[in-house]
Amino acid sequence: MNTASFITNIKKTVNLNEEEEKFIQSIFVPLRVKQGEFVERSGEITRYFIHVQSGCLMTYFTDKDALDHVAQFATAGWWTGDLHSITKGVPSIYSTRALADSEVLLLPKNSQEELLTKYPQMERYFRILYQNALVTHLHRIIQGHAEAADERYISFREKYPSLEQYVPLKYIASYLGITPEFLSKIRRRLMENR
Amino acid sequence: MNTASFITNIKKTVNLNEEEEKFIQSIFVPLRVKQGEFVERSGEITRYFIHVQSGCLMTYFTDKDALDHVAQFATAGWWTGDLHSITKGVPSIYSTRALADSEVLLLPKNSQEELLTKYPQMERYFRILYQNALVTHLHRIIQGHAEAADERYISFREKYPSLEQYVPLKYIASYLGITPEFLSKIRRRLMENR
DNA sequence: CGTCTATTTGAATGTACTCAAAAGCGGTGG
DNA sequence: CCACCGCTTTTGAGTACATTCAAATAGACG
Repeated sequence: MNTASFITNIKKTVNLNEEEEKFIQSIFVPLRVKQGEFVERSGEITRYFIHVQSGCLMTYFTDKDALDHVAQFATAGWWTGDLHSITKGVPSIYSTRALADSEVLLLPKNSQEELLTKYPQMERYFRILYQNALVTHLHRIIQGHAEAADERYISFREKYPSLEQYVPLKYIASYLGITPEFLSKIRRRLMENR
Repeated sequence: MNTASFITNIKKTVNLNEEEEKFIQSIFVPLRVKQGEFVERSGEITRYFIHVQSGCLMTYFTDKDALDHVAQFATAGWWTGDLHSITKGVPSIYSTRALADSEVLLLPKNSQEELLTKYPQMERYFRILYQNALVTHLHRIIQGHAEAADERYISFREKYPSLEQYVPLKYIASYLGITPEFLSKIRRRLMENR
């Protein structure tokens, strides 16, 4: 495992010279996680930005009744983790776990700060990354209000077809904000009507 | 109306020298809008980043049944508008309207690009702005799944007490993803039980 | 004061949830 | 290779949260 795919990813947004590439390669910590293992646990202060190289992770919130709510899935090329915890240094309310054997790159908080200070175009990279994520998140909020559960499920399948191979239905239900039982009933209706 | 309050805002995040301040002042377009007036209309390509100086705006999505869904409110110091439309150059799905007589600063897309290119610390400013917004948006998504409507309403009031003076209840209901009638019933229950 | 819109109220309805149980499915060991 | 175990998914009945529709009341503004 190496950082090549990540550097390819960055280069889609901003340019890097050789020195910058070398620096980036030097600060990422590669990690392999098996299915079910944690990358971050809620309650702890997040120390790493997480970049997925292969496999699939999910980040979720556990509420006062011990019910899990999936915040996001992350497959190859995606960033995940708890931005609030890492930037403000407060305990995280999210946990991140592997849904399949996965390879991830960890970017320690201090290294990211160094990266941003030394190479201003990395500010640009993260600015654009966050800008795009913001659009997606706001769309998800509005969709949650404007569409019924069956429409949200159909949209989800269209938008993230590659996730079906990794993600059990109960977590898709959680991501959509419904119960697994109800998702099952939605799926039956969709099967019967076509 | 001037850009002073906006520059104060930026300086909370990054440093600016005199030249930079002057440039910023030169590129913003001040605009006064009366209650009910549009700043952006859905269907049009957004050309400006919108910064609120005073008053209150709301940005909302109109669905296929002509129902409005409030995406966000913005009072003094906040940015709003449709990031997706302005960055990708596609027609906006959101409209932005004044909930009260307001003063706003418009940052034209081209000027923002120039600002970011000339002054890298402005990349940092927007990176941090978006980073914080991302945390808030994800929290809102999870809250929508983890909490019942009455809890979300209580949280909203605690988080944005200053909005009560501007925002009719029906828009708060929309922001929370419920009907005005149901919000009214929630409010009655809250009154009776304490 | 009258008009317009926002808010409240109530009854009927529907979408989605809870709980309990059965069925399916993948892995493991005999 | 089959039997069993644990976990996921499905099913069904009963329930609750939230919506729809219609109408009354309250508030804001000219």
